[in-house]
Amino acid sequence: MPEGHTIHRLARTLRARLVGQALGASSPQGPFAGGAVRIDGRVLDRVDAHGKHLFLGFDAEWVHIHLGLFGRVTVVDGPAPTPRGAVRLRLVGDEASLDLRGPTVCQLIDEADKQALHDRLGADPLRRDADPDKAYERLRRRRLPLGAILLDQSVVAGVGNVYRAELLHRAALSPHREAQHLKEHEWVGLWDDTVRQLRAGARSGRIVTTDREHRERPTGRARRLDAHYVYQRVSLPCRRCGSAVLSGELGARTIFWCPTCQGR
DNA sequence: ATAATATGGTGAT
DNA sequence: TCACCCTATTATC
Repeated sequence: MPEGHTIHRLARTLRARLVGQALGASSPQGPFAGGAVRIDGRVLDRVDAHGKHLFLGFDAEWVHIHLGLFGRVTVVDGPAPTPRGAVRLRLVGDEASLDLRGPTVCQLIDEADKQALHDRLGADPLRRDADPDKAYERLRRRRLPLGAILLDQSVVAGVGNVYRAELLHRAALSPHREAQHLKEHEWVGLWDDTVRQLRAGARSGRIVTTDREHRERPTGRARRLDAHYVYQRVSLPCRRCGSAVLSGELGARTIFWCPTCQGR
């Protein structure tokens, strides 16, 4: 379930549990973890994250991980459990271990490779070095709908399909709006909210974008939280105004929006 | 048992 | 624009 918040949350967990330790590396359901098992026995120095990319530093080398759509990382305290499912990379520390399943990318890279990735990636709302002005410049140069631009990792790094739909709804912006027509104050508002939302997601580990007053109080056994205004709610009522939510294709993914709150 | 689905991205056409 | 890669879970027969 990886958008940028997941990766940054994971980075924090790893800094707390595994950094500074010599790790045992293996690939139980191998055969390959992109050469990452070669760091077996080495000390994990530091962990970095940019958008949906995770970097595990071992001296001058990095294990570069991208979870893609299906990838998952689990970190458990105590002895490493019997491997379940297709574990591509297992890292075992003193008191915790990590299992990686289904990644799109897991490879050993050097500093230059890593730098090339940073250069290719846009402003990450969860990084201190994020440059929203630069993101705005890039965004305005493109002749694409705002909804498509938000998924472009070279503009904003870390926003995925859930946050895209929810952030545009929160900003009352139509996903079909031409990005080049976006006013500066509109961008600033959108960016600031993106930072807030991803931070909350990284803290909680869940994507909950609805404001408190829009969440139904969970009652009885079925404690389903009303976490989204429009995402995955085709034909269901928008949680702000009640209009039927629409969906369509945008940027090769399904976009959800409210025709009343977001125009068109 | 089999299919459909999912918070992603790449490379070929 | 399409095919394709990766995995686990849920829905459908």
